[in-house]
Amino acid sequence: MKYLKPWWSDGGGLLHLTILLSLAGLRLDLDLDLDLYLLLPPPTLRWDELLLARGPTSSSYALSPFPASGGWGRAEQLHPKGREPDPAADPEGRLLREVRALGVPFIPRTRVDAWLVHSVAAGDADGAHGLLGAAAAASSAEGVGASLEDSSQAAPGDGGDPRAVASSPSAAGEEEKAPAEPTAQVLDAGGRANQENEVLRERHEAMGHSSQNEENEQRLSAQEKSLQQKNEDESKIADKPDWEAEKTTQSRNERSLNGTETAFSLDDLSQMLLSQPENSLEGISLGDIFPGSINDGMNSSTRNINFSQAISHDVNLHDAMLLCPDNTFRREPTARTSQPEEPFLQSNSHTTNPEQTLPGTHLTGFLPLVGNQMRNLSQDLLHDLDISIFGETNLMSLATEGFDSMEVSQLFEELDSDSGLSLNSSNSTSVTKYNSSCSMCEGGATGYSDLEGAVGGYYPDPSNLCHMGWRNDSGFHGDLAIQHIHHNHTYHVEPGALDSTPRSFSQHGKSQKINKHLNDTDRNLSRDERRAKALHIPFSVDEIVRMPVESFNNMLSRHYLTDLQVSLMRGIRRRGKNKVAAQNCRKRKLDIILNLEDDLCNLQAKKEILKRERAQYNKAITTMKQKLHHLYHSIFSRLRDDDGRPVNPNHYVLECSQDGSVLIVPKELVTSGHKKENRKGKRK
DNA sequence: TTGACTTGTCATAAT
DNA sequence: TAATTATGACAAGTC
Repeated sequence: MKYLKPWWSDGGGLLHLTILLSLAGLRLDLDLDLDLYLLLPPPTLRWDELLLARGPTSSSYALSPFPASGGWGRAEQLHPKGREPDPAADPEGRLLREVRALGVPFIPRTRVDAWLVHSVAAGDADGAHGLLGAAAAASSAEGVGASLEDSSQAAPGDGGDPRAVASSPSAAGEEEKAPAEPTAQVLDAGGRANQENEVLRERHEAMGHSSQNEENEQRLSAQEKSLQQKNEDESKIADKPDWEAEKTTQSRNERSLNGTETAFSLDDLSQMLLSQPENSLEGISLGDIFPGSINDGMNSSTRNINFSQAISHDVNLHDAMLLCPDNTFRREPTARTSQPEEPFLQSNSHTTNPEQTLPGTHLTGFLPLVGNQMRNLSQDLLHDLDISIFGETNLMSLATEGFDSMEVSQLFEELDSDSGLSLNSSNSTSVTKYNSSCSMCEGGATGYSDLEGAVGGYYPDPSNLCHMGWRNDSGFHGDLAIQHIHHNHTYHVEPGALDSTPRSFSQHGKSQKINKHLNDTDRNLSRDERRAKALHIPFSVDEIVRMPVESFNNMLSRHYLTDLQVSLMRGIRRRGKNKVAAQNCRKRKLDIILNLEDDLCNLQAKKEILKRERAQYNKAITTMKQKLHHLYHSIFSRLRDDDGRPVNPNHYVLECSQDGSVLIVPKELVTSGHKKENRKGKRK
């Protein structure tokens, strides 16, 4: 038994862990707040599913395994602690107690988000070695697995074998025909097994921590060291810019893929899962179990496991998901099983596909539930994404990625206005789609609102639940679907907080609501920053814009990014650079204008100076002319001809010769002489 | 309410 | 050919 770290903290650990456990013939049950197993309708409830019922919880509510009436609702299954249904009045509740008494330990729910991993029968001829057998063998036939197997072998073929009920197709078919029968079978099984288990349990307790546990502790210690070393590497990388740290990260990943780091085999996992005493389950994380690449563990696990049987024996959760009363969440089984699974996000060719990691293995049953079903769900979501695409960011994508509904609306409105489209039309359309996409959480018992009831109104922190392992390529597919689920929790907030829902948003003033719900930080963010935040792009806008194009392309190719994210990042880069270019352009234009204005001022100043100089020159010329005029009159007033008469200045002019002598020349001669000089000049 | 200004964005041409 | 830059034009927000 193992208490594992929540899958979302390991980005994609869900699929890997599911695959791994399926390969091992183990049954992985999610003790998430979604309590997916609660979706199981009573007719499909089987022995192993009864084990899924939660044991004593640390929360204020406990779960009873059976609905009070009718369907497999959730609200009815919650009851205050200490007020559990009377076993006598509820034989099925007594059944649960009997099953618990089989010795399958229930993990105390000391963490809200934890994995409850327990063993069930593999359901085939090798079943004794498939799950319980392998687990028991791996754990030296100690503990619960052994006890269960012993109990199952103690009554072979008498209908009391839990594995026969759990995994036998014929038995399952009978269940569907007569839902009450398996209950009796389980009761029989539990009754017989209970006695033997009491003995085994006492023996187990007497042994205390066996040598097996010591080995596990040593193993965990070694793995902790490995993890510590890895964390140190990561902390070193975190101090560098991303595009500088990429090389380091890549080399480390390559090391990991090459198997130089600790690989965890399935045998180890089985031993750890089944040998850990209940009280030591806490504090063991997924990282403890998978210190290296999860794929390593998967590869190593292929040694001993009958894949096809181990994987496909259990379809309960799958059915549970599909048997939702609200068919908006349901896919046709034929389409589910017969149609080839389309690669989720086909554009991302480097996607880690769980099916591809298992060559030759057709995965059906439980694995498809988590893997395929999530992909189906994701495809549905992506279908909506395609429909309601607006600009480069999509409302649905935001909804699926843990973005607050108010922020989604805000982004939508912004993007809508950016695109130049009619705000009313596109807004109503997209919001309608957004709401319709949430119809599955409101329409029926499988809706997320009901799920919330099942988890006692606990609303996970989206920042935690929706943490996406962007740097972990394998973590996105499952995240998308689950995040969508988690995200929709925000639609069922307390009445006082309903203002944050799109409904109220549409009913009240937009800007007021926007400003009300966007905190100061968000308001200070640019639009692209909010877009990047909404799509959980693990790079800052500044990084995206300023990053060298080579690093940028490397980043796009090496990180698992959706088309939407890549498109947004390219848009951010384009707009960011264009924004800078526009700023530079405007600055340059302003500089040019300012320079021209300066030039104009300078030229105007020069013009004024020239004007003043011209005026001064004109003034000087005028003065000289006046002086010359006075000189003429003075000279001619003193001149006399041969007869002693004054010389008429209108008929004569004064002409200075080159030697400085002054001659009195008749004007006619001066005029004719000038004409002759002009003619000579023209001839030349 | 209006106009000027700023800023972001897009389209397109140039580099 | 892709990426970047430059720039005109437009729209939205602000004062």
